[in-house]
Amino acid sequence: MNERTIAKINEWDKFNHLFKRHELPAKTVLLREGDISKNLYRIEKGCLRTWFNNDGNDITTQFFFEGDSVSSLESFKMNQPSLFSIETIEPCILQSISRKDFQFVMDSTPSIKLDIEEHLFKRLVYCQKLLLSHIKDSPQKRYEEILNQRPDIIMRIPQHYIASFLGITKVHLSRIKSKLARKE
Amino acid sequence: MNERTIAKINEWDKFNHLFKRHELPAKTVLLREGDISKNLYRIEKGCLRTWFNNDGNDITTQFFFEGDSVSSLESFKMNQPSLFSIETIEPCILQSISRKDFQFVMDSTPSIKLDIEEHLFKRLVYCQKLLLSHIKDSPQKRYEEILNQRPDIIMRIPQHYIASFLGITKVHLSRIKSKLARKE
DNA sequence: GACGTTTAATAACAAATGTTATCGCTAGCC
DNA sequence: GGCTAGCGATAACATTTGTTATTAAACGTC
Repeated sequence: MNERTIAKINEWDKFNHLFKRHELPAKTVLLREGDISKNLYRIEKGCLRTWFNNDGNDITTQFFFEGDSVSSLESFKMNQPSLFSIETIEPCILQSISRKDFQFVMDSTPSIKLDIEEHLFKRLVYCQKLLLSHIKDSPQKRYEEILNQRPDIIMRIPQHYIASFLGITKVHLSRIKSKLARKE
Repeated sequence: MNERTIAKINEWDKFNHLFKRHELPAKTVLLREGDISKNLYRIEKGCLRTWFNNDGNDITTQFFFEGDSVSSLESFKMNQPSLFSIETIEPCILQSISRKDFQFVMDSTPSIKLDIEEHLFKRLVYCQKLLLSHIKDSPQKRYEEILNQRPDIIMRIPQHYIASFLGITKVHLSRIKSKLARKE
């Protein structure tokens, strides 16, 4: 799991010079599973996913859009090999900041450090909720949840990525969709 | 999800007077789903579980043993209704500290505050791993994982609690066990 | 416009998991 | 000793989900 909307933009404005701009085509890999994360990315335009290899077929764990930040936080923070890859889905415009510069920003701006901590805590709560929904809800219910909460994901992301994110096969997701369509 | 082993004991020694000792019978509820958490508990003896109500049947989300700490962190920290209940499984001896005193300890001892932050981060990583195992692994594999990593849980906790923790029915868990037994 | 690639829908069948019911064992209690 | 409640195993059947294969639509590229 990764980064979303890491802090209010305005506080970051004075550090804009620390970011580097990138224009990347679709399916570009920013970080490969097993490598150590050197950068954190802000998304100006486009969308990305994180995924890992599971016996040959990849499993998507999260999606990211304009305004989000993305990195392998565990790898970035602990200087350890990342458990997943980061890859663009659409052509993207990104801004990257290095681990070192990021540390500098954190150390020099307490309010940002606080934001990051709060952000981490929220991610923990979010992750717990996701886990609970996997324990108690059917895949169909989880799909409907996304459909309600984040229709943008459904509209924009290829279906087989969504299926693996839900923890089911693309065939089954297709069945769920047609079942829901018939109900109306 | 909750608290485990919140910090090295020795650093806490000078705050022992802030803790209150409790002896409780099995099946005692410490915090009821929907209430706001006022205390954090250290476990001296016994084991507990956290669970929430899902259409009448309860779902167990975590287990806690000697040396662990337990609370509804979200509720404790944010002063919001807890999403789950905390309940003893065996007769227990616990030590409780109030929200206010806990805050005092955090504020007066930076090393403890750092520990807590690191602890939170580890919980996030743990929660992510659990979530991934729910997406990619079969219930049987998750059961074998516990059997290897935490045999104490299997030995000590009633099976139907473990089943709901794994996200399956107790019937299915029984099947998995007999299948594994036949393999040997 | 022809071609390959990606994406999605569907069918037929296999495997995994849930539901309900029954039985036996054990521990605590009278 | 007998009773009851809780726990666990098992069977029979229903439902959900995965697997594999086929087809077709959409899209980009040349």
